[in-house]
Amino acid sequence: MTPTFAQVILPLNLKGTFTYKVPEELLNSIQVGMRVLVSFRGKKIYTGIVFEMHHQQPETFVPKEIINILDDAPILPKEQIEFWNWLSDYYMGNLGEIYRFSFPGSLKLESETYLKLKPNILIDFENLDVNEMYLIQALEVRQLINITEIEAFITKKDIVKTIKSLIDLQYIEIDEKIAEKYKAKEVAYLKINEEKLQNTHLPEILLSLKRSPKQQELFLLLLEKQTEHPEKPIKKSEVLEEGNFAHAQLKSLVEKDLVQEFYLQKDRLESYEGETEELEKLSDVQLQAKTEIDEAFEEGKNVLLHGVTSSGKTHLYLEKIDETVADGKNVLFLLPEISLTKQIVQRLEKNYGKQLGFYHQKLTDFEKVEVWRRIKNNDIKILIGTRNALFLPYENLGLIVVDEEHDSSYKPREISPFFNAKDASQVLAKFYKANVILGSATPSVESYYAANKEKLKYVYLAERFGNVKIPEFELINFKEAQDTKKLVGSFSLHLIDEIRKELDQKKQTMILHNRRGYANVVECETCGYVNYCSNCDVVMTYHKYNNEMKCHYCGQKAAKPKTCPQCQSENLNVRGVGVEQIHEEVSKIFPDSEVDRMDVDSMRRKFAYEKLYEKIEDGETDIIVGTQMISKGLDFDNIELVAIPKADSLLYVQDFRAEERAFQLITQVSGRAGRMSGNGKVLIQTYNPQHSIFQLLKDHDTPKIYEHLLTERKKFLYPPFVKLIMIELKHRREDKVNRASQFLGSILRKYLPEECILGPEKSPIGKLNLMYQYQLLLKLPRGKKYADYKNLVSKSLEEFDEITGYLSIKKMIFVDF
DNA sequence: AGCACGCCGACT
DNA sequence: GTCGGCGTGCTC
Repeated sequence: MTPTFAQVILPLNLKGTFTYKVPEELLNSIQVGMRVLVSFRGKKIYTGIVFEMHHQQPETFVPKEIINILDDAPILPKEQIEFWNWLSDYYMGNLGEIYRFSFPGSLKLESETYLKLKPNILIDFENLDVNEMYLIQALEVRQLINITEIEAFITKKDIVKTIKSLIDLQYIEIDEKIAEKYKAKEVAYLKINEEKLQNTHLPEILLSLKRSPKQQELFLLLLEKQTEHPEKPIKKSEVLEEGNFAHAQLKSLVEKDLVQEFYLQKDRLESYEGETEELEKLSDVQLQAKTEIDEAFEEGKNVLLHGVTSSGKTHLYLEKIDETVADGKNVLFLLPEISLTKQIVQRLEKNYGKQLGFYHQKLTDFEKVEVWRRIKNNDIKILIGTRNALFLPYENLGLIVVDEEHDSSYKPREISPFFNAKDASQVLAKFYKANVILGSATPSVESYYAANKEKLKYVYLAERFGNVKIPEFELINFKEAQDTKKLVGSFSLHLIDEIRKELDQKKQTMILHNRRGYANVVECETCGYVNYCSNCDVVMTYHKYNNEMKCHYCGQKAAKPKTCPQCQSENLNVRGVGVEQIHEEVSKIFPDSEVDRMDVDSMRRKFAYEKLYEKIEDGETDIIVGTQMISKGLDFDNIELVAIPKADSLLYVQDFRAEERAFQLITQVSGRAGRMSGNGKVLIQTYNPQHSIFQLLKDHDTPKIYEHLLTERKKFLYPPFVKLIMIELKHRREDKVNRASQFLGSILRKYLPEECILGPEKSPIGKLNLMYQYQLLLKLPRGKKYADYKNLVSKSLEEFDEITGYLSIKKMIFVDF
């Protein structure tokens, strides 16, 4: 019989897969998508994944055998295998990198794999060699031993052989119980049995409890809480503590079927315990939108749901989620960050309870494994998660919702492998034959264009729900204020007046300033010295509240210099206004008002966010000053004014997406104003009120904004009119990375036309964390030719890799960056 | 990735 | 004389 070989993915950032021979005894059970135990580099043991099987004998090396199979059934469904393959191909990354990123650690145990004795076995010690004897004896004492520990008494090169032979002899096995040891953290909640309440009169119930006054008291307390806040789950521990009730009293109530106990996962509730209003029926506009979505899905098209803030996108999501689940399929709901769980969680929780799952990178490893297991068992109908959740082993996915699809958290550059979750989810959906809704109040230019070209179905909700008016925009010419001296610091007198009006009416104001810290630069007036980070090519930002200098790129901190380190002058000056300074200015202008700041630095302390949230909700805060953080998830009814004192700073960023981002940020933050009253107002203070983005925002002419952005992109050849690939090279030595990038440039120019290649040049941040970085930007044509061009890029990169001297250079490739 | 091998400087 | 620095090479 011809031998069978498996192409195995290893959890290492290495190109391609590795060939292992499938031993005969595993032939019947092995399948693509299963985890297998293999040895690599002689002694190391890894959990690999079978990616492919074939009968082609390798010619250049002798493959090793697979030691064992770790799963009874494939852990990865074929859709995920296809998805990984696509990701690796499209984003030019290694499969191993995807594997490392997408699997929780304990599912890809390396030398941490645990072994144990098989129960009830008779060991024939006579026929064991020394190593096998040692291992058996150790296991008799310890029960569970991992591979690293075995190294203490068996030489590395014999470990694999020893384990393999003992497994073959059926004396030991690999322990897979680790995942099951974990129980998800759950919190108990209580509710009154509604059914009982409807069937039996309340006095009757109370009468039945008259001999147990404590139970009666508890019942009434629960009833009161439930009637007052029907949407707010009642925490068991809190209620018992509140009235000093005993567990036995509750137990009797549960036994009498008056009260029901239920469990919810912990993490999701700590973040959101507010109330939600009962969902009203879909409005006519929403119904129309829903019909359009249904039509698109029927045609097999994905949807871009463009809905202004508070237009009820969530409402539509919920409708489609309910339909999908009713249809027996599962739903993946993607969010840019897990903290933005909003109302949707509560509503889903009410309907689906334990069939709702959460997945994000902040879960512990065991919590992740638990979600994996539940998904695999089809115990989860709806999964809410961040981009990591795309990799869960769904069996029957019917709908993917990508909320806030424009959000840049969907493609963080710092985390490898690089991919855009918005685009990837559409590909994943294709493999599952599922539908996708991309939703946003400010869709990305790329998605808008795709909708224009009918690659996506465009569904527009132009009105706020319940006919609440969209906020009014006003532009304030700061140059004029400066010329006429009508200003205090960064605020024109007009802007101050407007804020004061809000204060007088007991309304709240939000002030957006998207720059962290107090001042951007500390500069010496005498010699011009500025404080650079020693690790990076960036000036350090001054943070006044803890009086230190911080590098926002590598996190390095330093004391604020008292004198100039270069010329010892005491004449140090700060330049560039940060949010701390805006906060200070506002506090001085309105000394009697409560002014709070919200940015990553002030929210670092535990529960800082929750505390401030409550404070704003309770109306204790008058003015909230913050960075872009305030544009997300803060839905308060009493905010009417949003002010952006230094709006120009949003535009002057060196990035072809700067205008798009500015438009999105301003629109998102403006959505916080006048949600209830419809009297929202947005004040944009700028030196340049004629700027088209500001003008178009003022006129609420969203289609024109996209038209404008698209015209610019077309003129300067940026996406969606070309495909971008950015290649970044990094090394500790600048001369080396400079030479390497020149060399890579010359190879690329051999294959690609000159107009496709920009650079190489030093990256905008020339040094980061002591690594010098150079970049090449490729602008490739869209469409059929793209694949050919990309092949040429791959070829160039391979040629570059042949130069052994450049192997130590770190290479990052960002496709569609 | 990560680990061994190998070739040059500061130490018991 | 050796310990250990990190540049280089390789893994089925």
